[in-house]
Amino acid sequence: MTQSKVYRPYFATTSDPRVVQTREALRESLLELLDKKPLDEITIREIAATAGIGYTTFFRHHTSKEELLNDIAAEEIVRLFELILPAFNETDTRAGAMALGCYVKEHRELWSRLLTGGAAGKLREEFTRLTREFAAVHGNIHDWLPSEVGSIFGASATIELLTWWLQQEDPISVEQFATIHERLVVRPLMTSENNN
Amino acid sequence: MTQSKVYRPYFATTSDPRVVQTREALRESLLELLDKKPLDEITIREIAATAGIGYTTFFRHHTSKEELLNDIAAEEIVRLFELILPAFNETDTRAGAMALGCYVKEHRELWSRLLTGGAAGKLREEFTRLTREFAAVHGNIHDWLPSEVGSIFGASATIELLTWWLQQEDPISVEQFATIHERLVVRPLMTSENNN
DNA sequence: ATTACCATGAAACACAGTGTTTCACAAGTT
DNA sequence: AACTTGTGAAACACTGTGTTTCATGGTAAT
Repeated sequence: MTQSKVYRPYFATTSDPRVVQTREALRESLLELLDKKPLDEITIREIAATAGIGYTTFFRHHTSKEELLNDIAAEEIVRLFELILPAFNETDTRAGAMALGCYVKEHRELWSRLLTGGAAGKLREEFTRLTREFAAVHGNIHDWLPSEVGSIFGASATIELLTWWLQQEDPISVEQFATIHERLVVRPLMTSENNN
Repeated sequence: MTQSKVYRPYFATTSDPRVVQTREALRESLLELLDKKPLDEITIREIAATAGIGYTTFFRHHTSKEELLNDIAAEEIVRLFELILPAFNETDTRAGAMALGCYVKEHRELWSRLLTGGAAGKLREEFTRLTREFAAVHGNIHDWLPSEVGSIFGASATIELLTWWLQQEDPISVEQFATIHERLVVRPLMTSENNN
């Protein structure tokens, strides 16, 4: 028998202009709304209306607004890591902190919305995952620190520092942020000057 | 005129045995349910039913399940701080970390449910608030670190380390936890060996 | 250009969870 | 005993989610 029309089809044909346009409209709509209020005060009907697409169409692409936001967050974290990861090394701990600060400052609006809008949890999760991969390549630096804990600590502390930074009305400079991040996160994790 | 019966009365008479029994039942009911599933999968009807009280009665005491959980979390944080704060000082950075580890280990069940059940946000918030008060008493230690950031970092990193610790099947010892917490959180914040 | 395909929009619906009103009753207070 | 007040239950309105069905119009291939 022919498969009956399913409610939520799988879009193998992502090349269809209608699909890409719908998906793009939904993403931008959500980010626009996140500028005004947190995720749990935003309804799917609202996202769809702002995007100019039908309510039911939303579910043809995403199962929930959380999933949509998480997708955006996960992609953005990957983009961040691709750019800044090479800057992290044991000898120059400041380089990594500066690379991070510069990237986030350049994408300030997006990151503000993600961090304060409800995606902080997903950002932390994905950040931890990628940090874990990074840690797996490098050797374990401290014998007193399970590498899993190091990843969680590094990711969480970084996300938290970024959240604070982006929420400031009159934020400190990238250099000052890098100093804080380097001394509180990078250096304790990546150097062995802490082994007594 | 006599004030008409309001829907959600203010219980000035907290001494009424019925009130204290209801409130206590609701708290224990929520904590019991948190052992099985996260907060957002728990309904108010479920909390009330488990507590053995009527659904509408819930709203006479709390506006939402989040508020109920936050109340529990806030009180527990205050209790924690009263006990461990005296142990924190610049000369013996390990003492504070040990006091924290011991307290949480003793209250392991409660803290597991709070941290993984959905109160982590409120715990972080209250932890930050009390850390800020603590930091206000002590002078600012690092000139490169705004004390507000120090509070946020200390609170978040601590909550995150505790969450990891309590989730382990075969957790590390209190001593090992204290070592990690001391070197990643307490020492960077409270000693000035980091000023180059 | 005709055809087959398929994403979309709209209407109608089922459903769960929240929050409120009202009232009878029972437990607590004086 | 009389008064006060917290509780339980029923009935309800409301919001947001998720689904089904069908007509329409854009898309792609021969």
